[in-house]
This record gives sequence, structure tokens and C-alpha cells, in this order.
Amino acid sequence: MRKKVTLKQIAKELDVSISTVSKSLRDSHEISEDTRLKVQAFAKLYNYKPNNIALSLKNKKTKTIGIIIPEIVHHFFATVISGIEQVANENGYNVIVCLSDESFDKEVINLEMLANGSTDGFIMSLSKETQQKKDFHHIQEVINQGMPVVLFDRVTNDVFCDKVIIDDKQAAFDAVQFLLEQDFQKIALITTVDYVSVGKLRTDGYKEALKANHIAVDEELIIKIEDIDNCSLKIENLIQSKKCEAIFAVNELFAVTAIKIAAQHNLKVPEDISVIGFTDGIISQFSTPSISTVSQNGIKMGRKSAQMLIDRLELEDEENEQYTTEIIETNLIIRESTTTK
Amino acid sequence: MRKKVTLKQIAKELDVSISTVSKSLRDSHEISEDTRLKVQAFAKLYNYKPNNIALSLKNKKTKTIGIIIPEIVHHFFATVISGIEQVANENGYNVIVCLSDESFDKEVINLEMLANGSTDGFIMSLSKETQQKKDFHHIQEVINQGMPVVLFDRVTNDVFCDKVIIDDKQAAFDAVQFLLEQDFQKIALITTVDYVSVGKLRTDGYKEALKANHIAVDEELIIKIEDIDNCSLKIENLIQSKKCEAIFAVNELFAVTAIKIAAQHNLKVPEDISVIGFTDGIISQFSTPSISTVSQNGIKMGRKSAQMLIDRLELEDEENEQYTTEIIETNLIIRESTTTK
DNA sequence: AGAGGTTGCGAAAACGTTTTCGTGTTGAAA
DNA sequence: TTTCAACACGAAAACGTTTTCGCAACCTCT
Repeated sequence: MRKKVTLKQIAKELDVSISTVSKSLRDSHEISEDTRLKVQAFAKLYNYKPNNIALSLKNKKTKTIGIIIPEIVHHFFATVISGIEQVANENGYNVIVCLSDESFDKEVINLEMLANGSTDGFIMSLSKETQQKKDFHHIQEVINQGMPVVLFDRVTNDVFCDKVIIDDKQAAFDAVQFLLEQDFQKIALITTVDYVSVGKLRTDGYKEALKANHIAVDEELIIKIEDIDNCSLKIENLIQSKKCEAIFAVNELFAVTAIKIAAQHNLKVPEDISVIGFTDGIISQFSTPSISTVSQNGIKMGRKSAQMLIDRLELEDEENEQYTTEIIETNLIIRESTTTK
Repeated sequence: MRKKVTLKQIAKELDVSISTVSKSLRDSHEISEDTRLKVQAFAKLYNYKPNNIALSLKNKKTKTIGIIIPEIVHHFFATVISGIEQVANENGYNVIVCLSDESFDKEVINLEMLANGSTDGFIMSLSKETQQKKDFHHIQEVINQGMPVVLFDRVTNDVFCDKVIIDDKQAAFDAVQFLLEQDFQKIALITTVDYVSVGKLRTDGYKEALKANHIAVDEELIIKIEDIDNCSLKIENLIQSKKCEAIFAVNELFAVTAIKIAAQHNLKVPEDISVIGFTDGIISQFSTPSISTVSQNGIKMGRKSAQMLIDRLELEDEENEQYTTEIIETNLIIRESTTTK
């Protein structure tokens, strides 16, 4: 077992000082060519690499980004991480990932844990519980300590920092508008409970699209799902009622579940009922029929978030209090689950 | 902006030495109750938390696990990370995630980067390119430096370390055996090129099941996919040939693609053709028909890997050269894509 | 009163770097 | 020969901890 070699060991071996070794390796002109080459050769032989921890302590920079998200077994979040990782890598940063599991407490614990020197900044998406409690003091605290934070997707207006979002309301509006243009009148909405920020916004977009087309909002056509695991019953009621010609679902799980249940009731998609989902994930692409959906570009969202964070980290020149909110464009992908005129 | 407070600042403020502060906060009996309480109160007031980097440097332990995997936008890998993160969290560890993107070079760079003090050990799954090149010196190097490594899923016999795998061969055997028991004779295989270790093993299991049932292996029924993006053509040929009654696919993407193509050729699944996939991901669960599959428990795999790594990290007492290979059980989940007698 | 034992605290080293500053040696110019 | 710059290197501080050791001051016995 050949342990990693340190400057001190090289210095001792070569009978010079630690400073000399350090300077030699950084090609300082202070050191004679003789010594320099000798040290460099020795270092190479023993495969010397500076210790990151020591560097972090000295420089007060870890070159590490903390990511805190609700879950990772989730196509959208996974793509965002992927995007973050790309940009981080390009800029010599590592990413450390923590999962809040939709729990406020875990979010706080993870944040505080990493804030004690482990990372230079954070990229996060709020847990459901945090959104429900509307308690963001932990985030504010971190920002007050001078660590930049970028919020994405599930954000809040209650904390000032950089944000990356999609225009959920507009995207939902567009999707519903598309359905209306296919001459559907009775469009149902499958959404989440209101405290989930993006669910609320998409619901708003749905309602506005109806209003813009002078169609009354029928609350019976709106179903709000609390717990994803037993959403079937409510959806079944909706479909059995046969009151709707089309469905807009605020995520792909709701969409695919609706399609499955429709099939069980001998309703064909899209012939008997059209469905549009949200999030262009694996399900939408590969289910049969493939699902028309609002595509959120997770990679782009991740890349943008990382770029914003790194820019702020490397800006360095004191508080640039100009926080910005970046909007990533979405687009409606029409596949097999919708009919067109 | 209230920057984080250090021991030194507290010491200065209270006019005692740094040692006194440190000891007080760690409830040392060396310090009088008076001083202790005074220091603790002050520390609490200023929300003192020890700096992780300084601790890491001192203790030569980072309490961080490095994860290097080919990609993250992949249900199986995401579940494994999730499992790792659970156990890591329970034991006070953080995880730092790097993606090799199936590239050998990126795998090496990431590994070396993290090996310079950033993590205490590694959990990894090999990139395709690494498996193809059969070059594992980077991993051996890290192990030689005394950092424990746990390989999962895509492993190799060429490096000695702890491993966590499923019995790919047996699982494939069982799946094919099931199809045979439904009286199918002509069973096709959709697999990967041979250098992907798990693909090879699953192929072997398929062949052995046939042999065990005295059925000749028909190479025309075996198709090997190099690039997942344009696998359609080969699969189409297979299905058009109408030579097979059932298909065993080594991952769910191949399975769902086969089902889609079958539908395009007016073959119904499972009435006209049965399909079994591998990996119980989102696709298998939600596509129509839902797909019978070999379930790999990613969470369990991640948890086990993390537990093995942490055990070794905390063992501490010198080289326990007993490396073990843990096998996570799989099970065959029968859904709608297969008929039963 | 002196010996010995507690008690309470501080100095300093250590982890592995980088960097500033100081200093001894050399060589050249005066 | 003296003076001064250039050169080559080392000592030490700093980052924030923990921990070992040493040392006063006080107390308690004889």
C-alpha cells in the first residue's frame, strides 16, 4: 500500500524545505532550474497530487456545489442533476448531492451540514413540506452567511436569490389552448394540491386558458391528487363520469395513469379521449400510446442553474445584489395521445 | 452578512484561549463549569458550527463517499444512488456524485480528482468504455493508496475489492425458463454487445436455459444492439420474420421498443407474442401493456454497497483482505406482457 | 510550613497547503 | 577591497480544528 505522498515527505527526501518543493511544483522563478527539475521529477515519480482538503482550507474554496432536491428517482430531477454536473465539470467543480425526501427537516439538516464549509454554494429545489410550511429561514441563513443559492423549478418569492424556472402557467395555458383548438370543450384537469408551487401555477394556466376562450371552469372536472400512490380512485371517477373529452395532467404519472384507466373502461386514447401531460420523461416517450406533453428541458435548467451559481462564485467582487430569475422555454410535444383536427 | 464564526473569534471575544473554547464545546471536564457554560452560551448565540474542512484535514476523514457511475438519467442508477444516500445519511456521510458518461477518460479523471483527499472511498459501476478496454489500473491505484472501493452491477474480476451484483445469469435463466414453461419454443433474445458485462451474463443465462430444455440456440433469434438510439431496424427485422413466439430483452428499453414495433406490425402483446424485460423501471410499470420483467432492486443494491463501504471505512483496523461479493436477489414480476398457460 | 495532589487553563503541534518575508551567498560594479 | 543587487532558498504564518503536555494556583494533608 503506497499512501499518497505529501510536500513534507518530498522535502525531507530531497533535503530541501517544503517551500522549495511547493514553489518548484508551481514553476516559481525563485527556484533554480536545477532544483526545480529535480523536485518535479521526484514528484512525478511518486505521483504527487496536492491534497484537496488542504487546498480548500487554505483557499476557503471547496470547488464543490451542493445540490439539495426532493428525490432522485425522478426523471426530471435526474436530468437537472445531469445538466448541473456537465457545467460543474467543465469548470472544475464537483457536486455533492443530498435528498430531502420531500421533508422539511431533512432539507434543513442537509443544508446546514453542507453549509459548514463543505460547499461553496447551493442549487436546490424545495421539498413539498417546505413549500407547505412556507418556512425558508434555513435558506435565508445560508445566504446571509455569504453562500450563493440558486433555486430551480420549485421556488419561492419569499427568498431573494437567483432562480431558474419554466413559465409553468404559460406552458399550461398553451397546452390547454391546444386542446381547445381541437374543438374540445370539456377539458378535465388532473393536478396536485395547491401548496406545490408548480402545480398551482399549472392549474392557474388551465383556468386562464378556459376563461380566455369564454368557457366556464367546471370544478367537477378538476381533481386534485394528494398522494400519488392512490390517485386511481379519483381518476376513475372522473373517467367513468364520461364528462370529459380531453384531459390535461400536470405530470406524466397522472397522464399515464389516466390513459391506463381509460383503457380499462374501454375508452381509446386518443380516439375517445385526448390526453396531454407535463414533463417529457421516459413514460411519455415510451408508453403506448406515446403521450403528448409539455417538455421541460431539465438539462438546460441544470446547466443554467450551475452557470448562474458559478458565475456568482467566481465574481467574487462583493455583493452584486442583482438577483435574476431565468425562464427556460418549454414546448408542446404532440405525440399519439392527442387527436388533431 | 454574518460570516460563520470560528473558535479563534470566540476565544478572542471571551478572552480565553482557543483550546479552552474547543474543550468547553466538547464538554471537557478539564474546564470549570463557569467557563464552560459561558463559552457554550456564546457559541450558541453566534450559532457556532465546526468547519468540516478543518475537521477533515485534522482527522484525515472526510465522511464523504464518492460515487462514479456512467449516467444518472437512468432509472436503475438513480435508485442505486438513492439507496446509497439513505445509508450514507444514516451514518453521517455525504455523497459526491460524478458521471463518467460511459467514457473511460472521464472515469479516470473523476476518480483521480476525488482520490486526492475529497472522499474516504468509492462506490462505482464501470463505464462501457472501461469494460471494453479492460483497463482498471486507475481503480487498482486508488485501492493501493488505501481507499476502499465497492463495485456494483458492472464489475470486473480483474480487480480485487468488495462487489455487489445480481446473479444476472441465473435471473436471465429463470426468465427464459418461465417462457419455456408457457410452452414457447421459439424465444428470441435482444441483448447488448458482449463487452457489457451484464449483457454477456444475461445472454449466457438465456443460452443455458435453452440448453437445459434441449432446445438448440438459433443465432437468428439473437440480436445484439450496439447503439440504443437506432435499435429499431434490427428489432423490426426480427419481428417481421415472425419466427419468434416470445422475446426476452436484457433491459426495459429493448422490451418496450419491441412491444411498440410489434404493435406497428399488428401483433398483439401478449396474445401474439410474449415479452419479458429486465430492470423494473418506470417503463415496465407504466407502459401499456405493463411489462413482465426481472426486477433488480436498485435501492437494496445501493444500500448494500454503502453499508459494505462504510463498514470497511470504520473497521479501520488495517487490511482486512477478505473481500466479499454480495449477490442481491432478483425476482420475476409477471405483468401483462406475457401469457400464462 | 512543606510535600503532594487537584484544578483550570494556555501553548503548541499536527493535518497539507501557499505565500510573504527574511537572509545568506554569489557575482559584478565602483 | 567595499557595496549592492540578484539569486536561491528557508522560516513562518495562515486556514480551523483537536489534543497533548506543561504549568501555575490552590487545597489538603502531615
